[in-house]
Amino acid sequence: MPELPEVETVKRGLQPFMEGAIVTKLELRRPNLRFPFPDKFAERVNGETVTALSRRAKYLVADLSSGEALIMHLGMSGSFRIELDEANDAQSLHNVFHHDKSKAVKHDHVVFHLEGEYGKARIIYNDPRRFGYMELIERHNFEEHPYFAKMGIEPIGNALNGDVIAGLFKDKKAPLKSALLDQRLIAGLGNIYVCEALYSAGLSPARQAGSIVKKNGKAGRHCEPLAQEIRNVIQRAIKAGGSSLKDHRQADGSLGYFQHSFKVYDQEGKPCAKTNCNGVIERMVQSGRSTFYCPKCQK
DNA sequence: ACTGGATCCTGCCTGC
DNA sequence: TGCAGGCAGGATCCAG
Repeated sequence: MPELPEVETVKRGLQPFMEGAIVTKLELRRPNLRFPFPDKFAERVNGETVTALSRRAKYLVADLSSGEALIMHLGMSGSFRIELDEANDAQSLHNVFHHDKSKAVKHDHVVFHLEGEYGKARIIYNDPRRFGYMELIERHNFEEHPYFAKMGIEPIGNALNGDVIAGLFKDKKAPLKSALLDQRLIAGLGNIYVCEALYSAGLSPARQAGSIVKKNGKAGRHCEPLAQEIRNVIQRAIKAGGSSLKDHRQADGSLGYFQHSFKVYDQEGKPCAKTNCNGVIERMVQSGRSTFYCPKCQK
């Protein structure tokens, strides 16, 4: 579910409540999500201060004062919401907290009871499909953990450019769609933003990834535009607070609105939005997943 | 070495 | 109206 922009949005929403706060109690309402919770999970988290909350690809990373880091992945349907103690000053929270208090109950699996700048707060992890997972690892070498060791570069900032793409895609026979979804190459893209980026770049999702690289390994003419469209779509989605499909919300309960900007994702049958293109958006299946594209202007 | 498929799970939507 | 089948933002494992 959540791709990089959604996870980034969640991170920004949780940061004010988590960073600097003490976890007074970690409440687990079931023994596992996708995987069993770590050994002595609650004991290792209770009483610790969250010193920082960051994001790597689609993972949230909460640094704890113990030196461990709590790694959280939202899978397909994970989300967080914040509940504040009644005693808190409602006025000061008005801008960051405006959802219906303590309502949803089903599939609330983990509750972080916190005490911090905003007084007592609860951060609740909800995940109907339970594809999400949480893990505790040593902070200082967390980049070496299997989750992160082989992870590719972030698709934001200047790190991703045409030359980098050329290096990653050289000799790759897999379709562009699969290559862009491969977290070992670029980490954080998912089905939505891959479809959108390929559309904006005018490249067919079915085209061999290596075909946009010159024989000598240098960037072909499509490499830089593709890199640019990837950075662009991710950046715009973050600005919009991510995409709210189904019931996905930001941590403060508000909805992201990038879904209104989808040009191809879930737009089957609609006319291509590009001027001078009279194509119609189609859906096909690649590696068992839906790809949306314009067969006319994506080559 | 790569690639596609199956798999984990619940909910929602469509069509019969 | 009910129910079966398909589909959903991810990532890993396994067979070919």
